[in-house]
Amino acid sequence: MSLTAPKGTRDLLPPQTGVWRQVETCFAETCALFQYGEIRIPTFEYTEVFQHGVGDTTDIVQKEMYTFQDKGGRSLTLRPEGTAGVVRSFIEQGLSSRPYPVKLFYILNLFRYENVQKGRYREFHQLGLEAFGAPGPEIDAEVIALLSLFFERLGLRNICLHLNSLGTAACRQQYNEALRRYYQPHLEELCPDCQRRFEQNPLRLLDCKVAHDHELAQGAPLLFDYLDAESREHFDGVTRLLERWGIPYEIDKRIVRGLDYYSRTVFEFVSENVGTQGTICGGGRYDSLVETLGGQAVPACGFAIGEERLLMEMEAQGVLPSPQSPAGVFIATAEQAAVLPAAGLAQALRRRGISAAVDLCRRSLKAQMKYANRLGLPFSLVLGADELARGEAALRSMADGQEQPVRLDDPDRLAALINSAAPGAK
RNA sequence: GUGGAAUUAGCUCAGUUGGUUAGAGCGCCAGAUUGUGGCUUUGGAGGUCAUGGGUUCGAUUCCCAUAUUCCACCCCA
Repeated sequence: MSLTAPKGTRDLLPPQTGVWRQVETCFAETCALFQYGEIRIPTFEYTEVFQHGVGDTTDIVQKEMYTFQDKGGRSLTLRPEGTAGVVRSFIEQGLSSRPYPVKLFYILNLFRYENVQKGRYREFHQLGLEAFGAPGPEIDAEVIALLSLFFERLGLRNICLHLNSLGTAACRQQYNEALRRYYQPHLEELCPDCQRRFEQNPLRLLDCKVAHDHELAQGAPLLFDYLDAESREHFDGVTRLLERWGIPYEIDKRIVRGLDYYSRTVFEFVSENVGTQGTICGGGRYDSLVETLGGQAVPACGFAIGEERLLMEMEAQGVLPSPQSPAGVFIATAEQAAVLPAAGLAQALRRRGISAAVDLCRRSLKAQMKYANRLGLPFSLVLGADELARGEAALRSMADGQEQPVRLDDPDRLAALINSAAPGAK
Protein backbone atom coordinates (compact mmCIF):
# COMPACT_ATOMS: atom_id res chain seq x y z
CA MET A 1 0.00 0.00 0.00
CA SER A 2 1.27 3.42 -0.92
CA LEU A 3 0.83 5.94 1.86
CA THR A 4 1.06 8.95 -0.35
CA ALA A 5 -1.72 11.11 -1.71
CA PRO A 6 -2.32 10.31 -5.39
CA LYS A 7 -0.17 12.19 -7.89
CA GLY A 8 -1.27 15.76 -8.37
CA THR A 9 -3.38 15.86 -5.21
CA ARG A 10 -2.44 17.28 -1.84
CA ASP A 11 -3.60 17.70 1.71
CA LEU A 12 -4.60 21.10 3.02
CA LEU A 13 -4.06 21.48 6.74
CA PRO A 14 -4.72 24.13 9.34
CA PRO A 15 -3.85 26.92 9.55
CA GLN A 16 -3.60 26.97 5.73
CA THR A 17 -7.23 25.92 5.39
CA GLY A 18 -8.20 29.07 7.27
CA VAL A 19 -6.54 31.17 4.57
CA TRP A 20 -8.45 29.32 1.87
CA ARG A 21 -11.68 29.84 3.77
CA GLN A 22 -11.04 33.57 4.00
CA VAL A 23 -10.50 33.82 0.25
CA GLU A 24 -13.61 31.76 -0.46
CA THR A 25 -15.67 33.82 1.96
CA CYS A 26 -14.48 37.00 0.28
CA PHE A 27 -15.54 35.58 -3.09
CA ALA A 28 -18.97 34.56 -1.81
CA GLU A 29 -19.47 38.01 -0.28
CA THR A 30 -18.43 39.76 -3.48
CA CYS A 31 -20.84 37.59 -5.47
CA ALA A 32 -23.58 38.45 -3.00
CA LEU A 33 -22.90 42.16 -3.62
CA PHE A 34 -23.84 41.50 -7.24
CA GLN A 35 -26.79 39.33 -6.16
CA TYR A 36 -25.48 35.93 -7.16
CA GLY A 37 -26.64 32.82 -5.28
CA GLU A 38 -24.51 29.75 -4.66
CA ILE A 39 -25.04 26.57 -6.66
CA ARG A 40 -23.69 23.18 -5.59
CA ILE A 41 -23.59 20.43 -8.17
CA PRO A 42 -22.45 16.80 -8.20
CA THR A 43 -18.77 15.92 -8.24
CA PHE A 44 -19.39 13.63 -11.21
CA GLU A 45 -21.76 13.70 -14.15
CA TYR A 46 -22.66 11.37 -16.95
CA THR A 47 -19.73 11.49 -19.34
CA GLU A 48 -21.85 12.88 -22.20
CA VAL A 49 -22.44 16.08 -20.25
CA PHE A 50 -18.77 16.98 -20.64
CA GLN A 51 -18.36 15.47 -24.11
CA HIS A 52 -21.15 17.66 -25.42
CA GLY A 53 -20.67 20.57 -23.06
CA VAL A 54 -16.93 21.07 -23.22
CA GLY A 55 -16.54 19.77 -26.75
CA ASP A 56 -15.36 16.47 -28.18
CA THR A 57 -12.31 17.98 -29.81
CA THR A 58 -10.90 19.67 -26.71
CA ASP A 59 -7.87 18.35 -24.85
CA ILE A 60 -9.96 18.13 -21.73
CA VAL A 61 -12.32 15.60 -23.25
CA GLN A 62 -9.76 13.81 -25.38
CA LYS A 63 -7.11 13.16 -22.80
CA GLU A 64 -7.74 14.70 -19.40
CA MET A 65 -10.94 13.25 -18.01
CA TYR A 66 -11.22 10.88 -15.05
CA THR A 67 -13.83 8.61 -16.55
CA PHE A 68 -15.04 5.37 -14.95
CA GLN A 69 -17.92 2.92 -15.05
CA ASP A 70 -20.06 2.53 -11.97
CA LYS A 71 -21.50 -0.83 -10.91
CA GLY A 72 -24.58 -0.19 -12.99
CA GLY A 73 -22.49 0.13 -16.14
CA ARG A 74 -22.98 3.90 -16.44
CA SER A 75 -20.09 5.96 -17.74
CA LEU A 76 -19.38 8.73 -15.25
CA THR A 77 -16.70 11.43 -15.21
CA LEU A 78 -15.26 13.48 -12.36
CA ARG A 79 -15.96 17.09 -13.31
CA PRO A 80 -13.02 18.67 -15.17
CA GLU A 81 -14.68 22.10 -15.08
CA GLY A 82 -17.79 23.71 -13.67
CA THR A 83 -19.75 25.23 -16.51
CA ALA A 84 -21.07 22.07 -18.19
CA GLY A 85 -22.48 20.75 -14.90
CA VAL A 86 -24.07 24.09 -14.03
CA VAL A 87 -25.70 24.27 -17.47
CA ARG A 88 -26.93 20.69 -17.09
CA SER A 89 -28.47 21.69 -13.76
CA PHE A 90 -29.93 24.88 -15.26
CA ILE A 91 -31.76 22.81 -17.85
CA GLU A 92 -32.75 19.90 -15.60
CA GLN A 93 -34.01 22.11 -12.77
CA GLY A 94 -35.97 24.37 -15.10
CA LEU A 95 -34.08 27.45 -13.95
CA SER A 96 -35.08 29.23 -17.14
CA SER A 97 -38.43 29.81 -15.41
CA ARG A 98 -36.70 31.94 -12.78
CA PRO A 99 -36.44 35.69 -13.28
CA TYR A 100 -33.66 36.56 -15.72
CA PRO A 101 -30.80 36.85 -15.43
CA VAL A 102 -30.23 33.74 -13.34
CA LYS A 103 -27.00 34.45 -11.47
CA LEU A 104 -25.13 31.56 -9.87
CA PHE A 105 -21.70 31.28 -8.31
CA TYR A 106 -19.77 28.20 -7.23
CA ILE A 107 -16.68 26.99 -5.41
CA LEU A 108 -15.69 23.56 -6.73
CA ASN A 109 -12.88 21.06 -6.72
CA LEU A 110 -12.14 19.77 -10.21
CA PHE A 111 -10.21 16.88 -11.71
CA ARG A 112 -8.03 16.70 -14.79
CA TYR A 113 -5.57 13.97 -15.70
CA GLU A 114 -2.55 16.11 -16.62
CA ASN A 115 1.10 16.19 -15.74
CA VAL A 116 1.73 18.36 -12.75
CA GLN A 117 3.61 21.65 -12.87
CA LYS A 118 3.53 25.05 -11.25
CA GLY A 119 -0.05 26.18 -10.88
CA ARG A 120 -1.43 22.93 -12.21
CA TYR A 121 -2.65 19.94 -10.24
CA ARG A 122 -4.82 16.93 -10.94
CA GLU A 123 -7.29 17.99 -8.31
CA PHE A 124 -7.65 21.74 -8.17
CA HIS A 125 -10.19 24.38 -7.21
CA GLN A 126 -12.08 27.06 -9.02
CA LEU A 127 -14.16 30.01 -7.89
CA GLY A 128 -16.58 30.73 -10.66
CA LEU A 129 -19.95 32.01 -11.72
CA GLU A 130 -22.45 31.84 -14.55
CA ALA A 131 -25.16 34.34 -15.52
CA PHE A 132 -27.96 33.10 -17.79
CA GLY A 133 -30.41 35.00 -19.93
CA ALA A 134 -28.72 38.37 -20.45
CA PRO A 135 -27.94 38.88 -24.15
CA GLY A 136 -26.25 42.30 -24.05
CA PRO A 137 -22.70 43.41 -23.33
CA GLU A 138 -23.72 44.82 -19.93
CA ILE A 139 -23.51 41.44 -18.22
CA ASP A 140 -20.07 40.72 -19.72
CA ALA A 141 -18.81 44.00 -18.35
CA GLU A 142 -20.52 43.50 -14.97
CA VAL A 143 -18.91 40.10 -14.53
CA ILE A 144 -15.52 41.73 -15.13
CA ALA A 145 -16.42 44.48 -12.66
CA LEU A 146 -17.18 41.79 -10.10
CA LEU A 147 -13.74 40.27 -10.65
CA SER A 148 -12.13 43.65 -10.43
CA LEU A 149 -13.82 44.30 -7.09
CA PHE A 150 -12.94 40.82 -5.82
CA PHE A 151 -9.24 41.30 -6.60
CA GLU A 152 -9.37 44.75 -5.04
CA ARG A 153 -10.88 43.35 -1.84
CA LEU A 154 -8.11 40.76 -1.69
CA GLY A 155 -5.56 43.55 -1.97
CA LEU A 156 -4.25 42.42 -5.35
CA ARG A 157 -2.79 44.91 -7.81
CA ASN A 158 -1.72 44.89 -11.44
CA ILE A 159 -3.44 41.79 -12.68
CA CYS A 160 -3.73 42.44 -16.37
CA LEU A 161 -7.13 42.06 -18.03
CA HIS A 162 -6.87 40.67 -21.56
CA LEU A 163 -9.95 41.06 -23.68
CA ASN A 164 -10.98 39.72 -27.06
CA SER A 165 -14.00 38.82 -29.12
CA LEU A 166 -14.37 35.54 -30.95
CA GLY A 167 -17.50 36.67 -32.73
CA THR A 168 -20.27 34.26 -33.56
CA ALA A 169 -19.73 30.68 -34.68
CA ALA A 170 -20.36 31.79 -38.27
CA CYS A 171 -17.73 34.51 -38.44
CA ARG A 172 -15.27 32.31 -36.54
CA GLN A 173 -15.67 29.68 -39.21
CA GLN A 174 -14.99 32.23 -41.95
CA TYR A 175 -11.97 33.40 -40.07
CA ASN A 176 -10.67 29.86 -39.61
CA GLU A 177 -10.82 29.41 -43.36
CA ALA A 178 -8.97 32.67 -43.89
CA LEU A 179 -6.30 31.52 -41.46
CA ARG A 180 -5.91 28.24 -43.28
CA ARG A 181 -5.57 30.07 -46.59
CA TYR A 182 -2.85 32.20 -45.02
CA TYR A 183 -0.94 29.28 -43.50
CA GLN A 184 -1.42 26.76 -46.32
CA PRO A 185 1.70 27.83 -48.31
CA HIS A 186 3.82 27.64 -45.15
CA LEU A 187 2.50 24.34 -43.91
CA GLU A 188 5.81 22.56 -44.33
CA GLU A 189 7.71 25.15 -42.29
CA LEU A 190 5.44 24.90 -39.25
CA CYS A 191 6.38 23.08 -36.08
CA PRO A 192 4.70 19.69 -35.60
CA ASP A 193 2.34 21.15 -33.01
CA CYS A 194 1.26 23.84 -35.44
CA GLN A 195 0.69 21.33 -38.22
CA ARG A 196 -1.72 19.62 -35.88
CA ARG A 197 -3.28 22.96 -34.90
CA PHE A 198 -3.76 23.74 -38.57
CA GLU A 199 -6.09 20.76 -38.77
CA GLN A 200 -7.78 20.88 -35.38
CA ASN A 201 -7.90 24.45 -34.16
CA PRO A 202 -6.37 27.11 -36.43
CA LEU A 203 -6.93 29.83 -33.83
CA ARG A 204 -4.17 28.22 -31.80
CA LEU A 205 -1.66 28.90 -34.59
CA LEU A 206 -1.53 32.52 -33.45
CA ASP A 207 -0.45 31.40 -30.02
CA CYS A 208 2.69 29.41 -30.92
CA LYS A 209 5.86 30.10 -28.95
CA VAL A 210 8.25 28.75 -31.59
CA ALA A 211 10.12 31.77 -32.99
CA HIS A 212 9.49 31.18 -36.69
CA ASP A 213 5.82 30.40 -36.22
CA HIS A 214 5.44 33.39 -33.96
CA GLU A 215 6.81 35.67 -36.68
CA LEU A 216 4.50 34.14 -39.22
CA ALA A 217 1.58 34.82 -36.91
CA GLN A 218 2.32 38.56 -37.00
CA GLY A 219 1.22 38.73 -40.60
CA ALA A 220 -1.86 36.56 -40.20
CA PRO A 221 -5.33 37.97 -40.82
CA LEU A 222 -7.05 39.39 -37.73
CA LEU A 223 -10.17 37.91 -36.26
CA PHE A 224 -11.35 41.45 -35.62
CA ASP A 225 -11.67 42.02 -39.35
CA TYR A 226 -14.03 39.09 -39.59
CA LEU A 227 -16.39 40.11 -36.81
CA ASP A 228 -19.93 40.82 -37.89
CA ALA A 229 -21.41 44.20 -37.10
CA GLU A 230 -23.38 42.94 -34.11
CA SER A 231 -20.33 41.33 -32.52
CA ARG A 232 -18.37 44.55 -32.99
CA GLU A 233 -21.17 46.54 -31.44
CA HIS A 234 -21.30 44.05 -28.56
CA PHE A 235 -17.58 44.32 -27.98
CA ASP A 236 -17.71 48.12 -28.02
CA GLY A 237 -20.51 47.92 -25.47
CA VAL A 238 -18.24 45.96 -23.13
CA THR A 239 -15.27 48.32 -23.45
CA ARG A 240 -17.48 51.40 -23.04
CA LEU A 241 -18.65 50.15 -19.66
CA LEU A 242 -15.17 49.15 -18.55
CA GLU A 243 -13.97 52.64 -19.35
CA ARG A 244 -16.89 54.11 -17.44
CA TRP A 245 -15.75 52.16 -14.37
CA GLY A 246 -12.09 52.92 -14.99
CA ILE A 247 -11.19 49.25 -15.33
CA PRO A 248 -8.03 48.98 -17.43
CA TYR A 249 -7.95 46.37 -20.17
CA GLU A 250 -5.78 45.32 -23.04
CA ILE A 251 -7.21 44.01 -26.29
CA ASP A 252 -5.38 40.77 -26.89
CA LYS A 253 -6.17 39.23 -30.22
CA ARG A 254 -4.31 36.07 -29.37
CA ILE A 255 -6.51 34.90 -26.53
CA VAL A 256 -8.63 32.15 -27.73
CA ARG A 257 -9.80 30.06 -24.75
CA GLY A 258 -9.49 26.32 -24.97
CA LEU A 259 -13.10 25.35 -24.67
CA ASP A 260 -15.39 25.05 -27.65
CA TYR A 261 -18.37 26.81 -26.18
CA TYR A 262 -17.15 30.41 -26.07
CA SER A 263 -18.58 33.07 -28.39
CA ARG A 264 -18.06 36.82 -28.64
CA THR A 265 -16.49 38.18 -25.45
CA VAL A 266 -13.59 36.22 -23.98
CA PHE A 267 -11.19 37.46 -21.34
CA GLU A 268 -8.37 36.43 -19.05
CA PHE A 269 -6.74 37.90 -15.99
CA VAL A 270 -3.03 37.23 -16.28
CA SER A 271 -0.15 37.44 -13.84
CA GLU A 272 3.57 36.94 -14.20
CA ASN A 273 3.95 35.36 -10.78
CA VAL A 274 2.42 31.98 -11.40
CA GLY A 275 5.05 30.47 -13.67
CA THR A 276 4.05 29.76 -17.21
CA GLN A 277 0.50 29.05 -16.13
CA GLY A 278 -0.14 32.73 -15.60
CA THR A 279 -3.85 32.76 -16.30
CA ILE A 280 -5.51 33.25 -12.95
CA CYS A 281 -8.97 33.64 -14.37
CA GLY A 282 -10.57 32.82 -17.69
CA GLY A 283 -14.06 33.52 -18.85
CA GLY A 284 -16.39 34.82 -21.47
CA ARG A 285 -19.72 34.44 -23.16
CA TYR A 286 -21.19 31.16 -24.36
CA ASP A 287 -24.47 31.90 -26.06
CA SER A 288 -25.11 28.51 -27.60
CA LEU A 289 -24.08 26.12 -24.81
CA VAL A 290 -27.49 25.80 -23.15
CA GLU A 291 -29.05 24.92 -26.49
CA THR A 292 -26.19 22.55 -27.36
CA LEU A 293 -26.89 20.60 -24.18
CA GLY A 294 -30.57 20.35 -24.99
CA GLY A 295 -32.12 23.41 -23.40
CA GLN A 296 -33.70 26.48 -24.92
CA ALA A 297 -31.49 29.07 -26.58
CA VAL A 298 -30.40 31.05 -23.53
CA PRO A 299 -27.38 33.35 -23.71
CA ALA A 300 -24.89 33.04 -20.89
CA CYS A 301 -21.67 34.42 -19.54
CA GLY A 302 -19.26 33.32 -16.85
CA PHE A 303 -15.72 32.85 -15.61
CA ALA A 304 -13.58 30.59 -13.46
CA ILE A 305 -10.73 31.59 -11.19
CA GLY A 306 -8.01 29.03 -10.43
CA GLU A 307 -7.92 29.17 -6.64
CA GLU A 308 -4.42 27.70 -6.36
CA ARG A 309 -3.11 30.26 -8.84
CA LEU A 310 -4.97 33.06 -7.11
CA LEU A 311 -3.34 32.12 -3.79
CA MET A 312 0.09 31.96 -5.45
CA GLU A 313 -0.42 35.44 -6.82
CA MET A 314 -1.52 36.71 -3.42
CA GLU A 315 1.57 35.21 -1.86
CA ALA A 316 3.81 36.77 -4.53
CA GLN A 317 2.24 40.17 -3.87
CA GLY A 318 2.49 39.69 -0.11
CA VAL A 319 -1.23 40.08 0.48
CA LEU A 320 -1.98 36.58 1.72
CA PRO A 321 -4.04 36.93 4.91
CA SER A 322 -2.02 35.71 7.86
CA PRO A 323 -3.42 32.59 9.44
CA GLN A 324 -5.52 33.61 12.38
CA SER A 325 -4.44 32.59 15.85
CA PRO A 326 -7.20 30.92 17.74
CA ALA A 327 -9.13 33.13 20.15
CA GLY A 328 -10.42 32.03 23.50
CA VAL A 329 -9.13 30.34 26.58
CA PHE A 330 -7.40 27.18 27.76
CA ILE A 331 -8.59 25.97 31.15
CA ALA A 332 -5.62 24.43 32.91
CA THR A 333 -6.10 22.12 35.85
CA ALA A 334 -3.52 21.88 38.63
CA GLU A 335 -5.33 19.18 40.57
CA GLN A 336 -7.38 16.14 39.72
CA ALA A 337 -10.19 17.73 41.75
CA ALA A 338 -10.33 20.62 39.28
CA VAL A 339 -11.05 18.48 36.22
CA LEU A 340 -14.81 18.34 36.71
CA PRO A 341 -15.28 22.05 37.48
CA ALA A 342 -13.04 22.87 34.50
CA ALA A 343 -15.15 20.77 32.16
CA GLY A 344 -18.31 22.44 33.45
CA LEU A 345 -16.87 25.91 33.06
CA ALA A 346 -15.60 25.16 29.53
CA GLN A 347 -19.06 24.16 28.36
CA ALA A 348 -20.64 27.20 30.05
CA LEU A 349 -18.22 29.45 28.16
CA ARG A 350 -18.80 27.70 24.84
CA ARG A 351 -22.56 28.24 25.30
CA ARG A 352 -21.71 31.93 25.50
CA GLY A 353 -19.74 31.79 22.28
CA ILE A 354 -16.30 31.69 23.86
CA SER A 355 -13.86 29.15 22.47
CA ALA A 356 -12.62 27.03 25.39
CA ALA A 357 -10.49 23.92 25.77
CA VAL A 358 -9.38 21.77 28.70
CA ASP A 359 -6.50 19.36 29.16
CA LEU A 360 -7.30 16.05 27.47
CA CYS A 361 -3.89 14.43 27.85
CA ARG A 362 -3.66 14.40 31.66
CA ARG A 363 -0.50 16.44 31.59
CA SER A 364 1.23 18.52 34.21
CA LEU A 365 0.16 22.10 34.74
CA LYS A 366 3.44 23.23 33.20
CA ALA A 367 2.81 21.13 30.10
CA GLN A 368 -0.71 22.51 29.86
CA MET A 369 0.59 26.08 29.99
CA LYS A 370 3.14 25.26 27.33
CA TYR A 371 0.38 23.85 25.16
CA ALA A 372 -1.76 26.97 25.56
CA ASN A 373 1.24 29.09 24.65
CA ARG A 374 2.05 27.07 21.56
CA LEU A 375 -1.50 27.36 20.30
CA GLY A 376 -1.18 31.12 20.60
CA LEU A 377 -4.25 31.50 22.80
CA PRO A 378 -4.65 34.92 24.40
CA PHE A 379 -5.82 33.51 27.76
CA SER A 380 -5.44 30.63 30.10
CA LEU A 381 -7.51 29.99 33.17
CA VAL A 382 -5.84 28.17 36.05
CA LEU A 383 -7.88 26.03 38.41
CA GLY A 384 -6.17 24.63 41.49
CA ALA A 385 -6.99 23.73 45.06
CA ASP A 386 -6.55 27.28 46.35
CA GLU A 387 -8.78 28.83 43.71
CA LEU A 388 -11.44 26.15 44.04
CA ALA A 389 -11.59 26.71 47.77
CA ARG A 390 -12.41 30.37 47.12
CA GLY A 391 -14.80 29.57 44.22
CA GLU A 392 -12.39 31.30 41.88
CA ALA A 393 -9.97 30.71 39.01
CA ALA A 394 -6.96 32.73 37.88
CA LEU A 395 -7.40 34.33 34.45
CA ARG A 396 -3.94 34.71 32.95
CA SER A 397 -3.15 36.86 29.97
CA MET A 398 -0.60 34.90 27.96
CA ALA A 399 0.92 38.02 26.44
CA ASP A 400 2.14 39.60 29.65
CA GLY A 401 1.57 36.94 32.33
CA GLN A 402 -0.80 39.17 34.30
CA GLU A 403 -3.33 37.22 36.35
CA GLN A 404 -6.59 38.24 37.92
CA PRO A 405 -9.06 36.24 40.02
CA VAL A 406 -12.47 35.52 38.47
CA ARG A 407 -15.60 33.97 40.01
CA LEU A 408 -16.41 30.44 38.87
CA ASP A 409 -20.16 30.96 39.43
CA ASP A 410 -20.43 33.90 37.04
CA PRO A 411 -19.66 32.65 33.51
CA ASP A 412 -21.48 35.65 31.97
CA ARG A 413 -19.02 38.03 33.55
CA LEU A 414 -16.07 35.83 32.63
CA ALA A 415 -17.27 35.63 29.02
CA ALA A 416 -17.63 39.41 28.90
CA LEU A 417 -14.15 39.83 30.32
CA ILE A 418 -12.60 37.55 27.69
CA ASN A 419 -14.61 39.15 24.89
CA SER A 420 -13.61 42.67 25.85
CA ALA A 421 -9.92 41.83 25.74
CA ALA A 422 -10.08 39.49 22.75
CA PRO A 423 -9.84 41.99 19.88
CA GLY A 424 -6.34 42.89 21.00
CA ALA A 425 -5.18 39.30 20.84
CA LYS A 426 -2.81 38.84 17.98
C1' G B 1 2.02 11.55 -23.72
C1' U B 2 7.41 13.90 -23.90
C1' G B 3 11.93 16.18 -21.61
C1' G B 4 15.22 18.03 -17.36
C1' A B 5 16.35 18.03 -12.05
C1' A B 6 15.52 15.88 -7.39
C1' U B 7 14.04 12.15 -3.18
C1' U B 8 18.38 11.07 3.91
C1' A B 9 13.99 12.23 10.98
C1' G B 10 7.38 15.59 11.29
C1' C B 11 10.06 20.20 8.59
C1' U B 12 14.77 22.45 6.40
C1' C B 13 19.22 20.16 5.18
C1' A B 14 24.52 18.00 6.13
C1' G B 15 27.08 13.40 5.26
C1' U B 16 29.41 8.65 3.77
C1' U B 17 36.00 9.17 -2.33
C1' G B 18 31.57 1.78 -1.02
C1' G B 19 33.15 -0.26 5.46
C1' U B 20 30.86 -1.63 11.95
C1' U B 21 26.03 2.06 16.32
C1' A B 22 23.68 7.87 9.72
C1' G B 23 24.12 13.67 11.97
C1' A B 24 22.55 19.04 12.87
C1' G B 25 18.92 22.95 13.45
C1' C B 26 13.76 23.56 14.13
C1' G B 27 9.45 20.85 15.92
C1' C B 28 7.55 16.92 19.49
C1' C B 29 7.86 14.57 24.72
C1' A B 30 10.06 14.96 29.60
C1' G B 31 13.35 16.94 33.58
C1' A B 32 16.06 21.26 35.84
C1' U B 33 11.51 24.65 38.43
C1' U B 34 7.36 19.53 44.44
C1' G B 35 1.02 25.28 41.14
C1' U B 36 2.31 28.28 35.66
C1' G B 37 4.04 29.11 29.03
C1' G B 38 7.77 32.17 26.22
C1' C B 39 14.40 32.64 27.50
C1' U B 40 18.21 29.12 29.04
C1' U B 41 19.87 24.16 29.95
C1' U B 42 19.85 18.56 30.19
C1' G B 43 17.89 14.26 28.36
C1' G B 44 14.36 11.23 25.29
C1' A B 45 11.42 9.51 21.24
C1' G B 46 11.55 9.60 16.03
C1' G B 47 15.15 7.02 9.97
C1' U B 48 13.83 -0.43 6.36
C1' C B 49 18.74 6.91 3.78
C1' A B 50 11.55 6.75 -1.73
C1' U B 51 10.50 1.44 -3.53
C1' G B 52 12.25 -3.02 -6.22
C1' G B 53 16.18 -5.34 -8.59
C1' G B 54 21.61 -5.57 -9.96
C1' U B 55 27.16 -5.12 -9.16
C1' U B 56 30.15 -6.17 -4.66
C1' C B 57 33.10 -9.77 0.75
C1' G B 58 30.05 -5.45 2.05
C1' A B 59 25.37 -0.50 -0.98
C1' U B 60 22.26 4.99 2.19
C1' U B 61 26.65 5.78 -1.40
C1' C B 62 27.74 2.80 -7.91
C1' C B 63 24.16 0.88 -12.06
C1' C B 64 19.01 -0.15 -13.90
C1' A B 65 13.78 0.12 -13.35
C1' U B 66 9.48 2.06 -10.90
C1' A B 67 6.97 5.67 -7.88
C1' U B 68 6.63 10.52 -6.15
C1' U B 69 8.06 15.80 -6.03
C1' C B 70 9.62 20.25 -8.62
C1' C B 71 10.20 22.61 -13.47
C1' A B 72 9.15 22.80 -18.76
C1' C B 73 6.42 21.19 -23.58
C1' C B 74 1.23 20.19 -25.18
C1' C B 75 -2.97 22.40 -23.06
C1' C B 76 -5.64 24.80 -19.43
C1' A B 77 -7.85 27.80 -14.17
